[in-house]
Amino acid sequence: MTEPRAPRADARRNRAILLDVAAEVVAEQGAQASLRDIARRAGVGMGTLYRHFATREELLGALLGARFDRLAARADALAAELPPLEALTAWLDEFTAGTTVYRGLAPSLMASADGDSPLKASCDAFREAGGRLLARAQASGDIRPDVDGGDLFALAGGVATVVDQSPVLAARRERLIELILGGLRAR
Amino acid sequence: MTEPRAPRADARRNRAILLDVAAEVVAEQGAQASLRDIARRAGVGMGTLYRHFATREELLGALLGARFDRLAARADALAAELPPLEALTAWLDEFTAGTTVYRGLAPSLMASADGDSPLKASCDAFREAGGRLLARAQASGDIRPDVDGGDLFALAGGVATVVDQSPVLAARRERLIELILGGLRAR
DNA sequence: ACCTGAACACCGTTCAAGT
DNA sequence: ACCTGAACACCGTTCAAGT
Repeated sequence: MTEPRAPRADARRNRAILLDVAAEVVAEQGAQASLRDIARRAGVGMGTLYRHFATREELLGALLGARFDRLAARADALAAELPPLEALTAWLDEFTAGTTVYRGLAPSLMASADGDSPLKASCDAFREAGGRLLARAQASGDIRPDVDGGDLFALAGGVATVVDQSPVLAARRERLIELILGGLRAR
Repeated sequence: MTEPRAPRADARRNRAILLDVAAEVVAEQGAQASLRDIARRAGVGMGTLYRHFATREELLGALLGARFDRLAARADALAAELPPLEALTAWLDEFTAGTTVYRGLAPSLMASADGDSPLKASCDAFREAGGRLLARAQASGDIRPDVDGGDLFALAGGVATVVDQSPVLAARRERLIELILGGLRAR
């Protein structure tokens, strides 16, 4: 029983470069970006891209995973700084605003909740962090006790996706969050 | 000054066939469906497809237009049958449920609100029909007076898009509509 | 006026050959 | 163990040639 070998240095480096370049290209061209173009700009052969990311889903997943992790961390930070309802509101704001950076990524973001991709771990952490924020706002009596993290995730994901579609809709972002929170608020 | 000639019979027929086949193929494969495949199954050359629909947007737009028109008509029918809030709820239900038929079409549906595509006429009719339903529910005191059709369109579009992403999310559809209406309801 | 289908440049995916 | 790059089948788009 030997330990699994650490990846070779060049492989590790190629993976990192691919991720950097992919983040750049996807930010430019959206989720439909050409994989060939990414490999080209990363200075590696197509086979190398495929070795590291067997499918487009996997590559986008790696990008999304980083985003999930960041947002999960932000949830905890906001909980430490702000009162319950304000923390929740601020987090929804950051969540829905940030998606636009990767145009067209919001849909796969939503879909990632189900399957058991490697993305699932990050996605779960993200959702649990949001759930904690929600639970806190329920304990304080701000939010109805009968809504769960899944409701929050779906509604916020809807706003994130919609504001991603056009500048006109993006301008409504904060208002849409308010309206959604209105539906979740205890009365 | 002569009248613009009516399109030739074969052209008219090809257009109709293309639309039928496109509806079928898009229902099967989603909005990313192969245009080549559509032309093939319609029994026409690629050039013919391009002559009738200069861009993929235009083809999808023609499909969406039909959907918009149907939903606009439904809004008026529901208004005649049901009390204000129930009519609005039923319409949102049909709207969010129907999108799944054309997987991946919801995003372009949302985006179509802005540009001045030929789609705009149908889209406007659709939004105005929804607006009338909304106004009625405001007149009866069920819905807050300060929300507008744009809010409704964005929130409902968000739900439609999200439930389109996975069966798990689709199962929450009716609940999400309830929550959204909760945010719009007068208190 | 309208249609066909071949031609072009591109893409995603695979895989033999290299180091 | 990992990488390269050519090969394959496909796609969207254009356009000369047909009727």
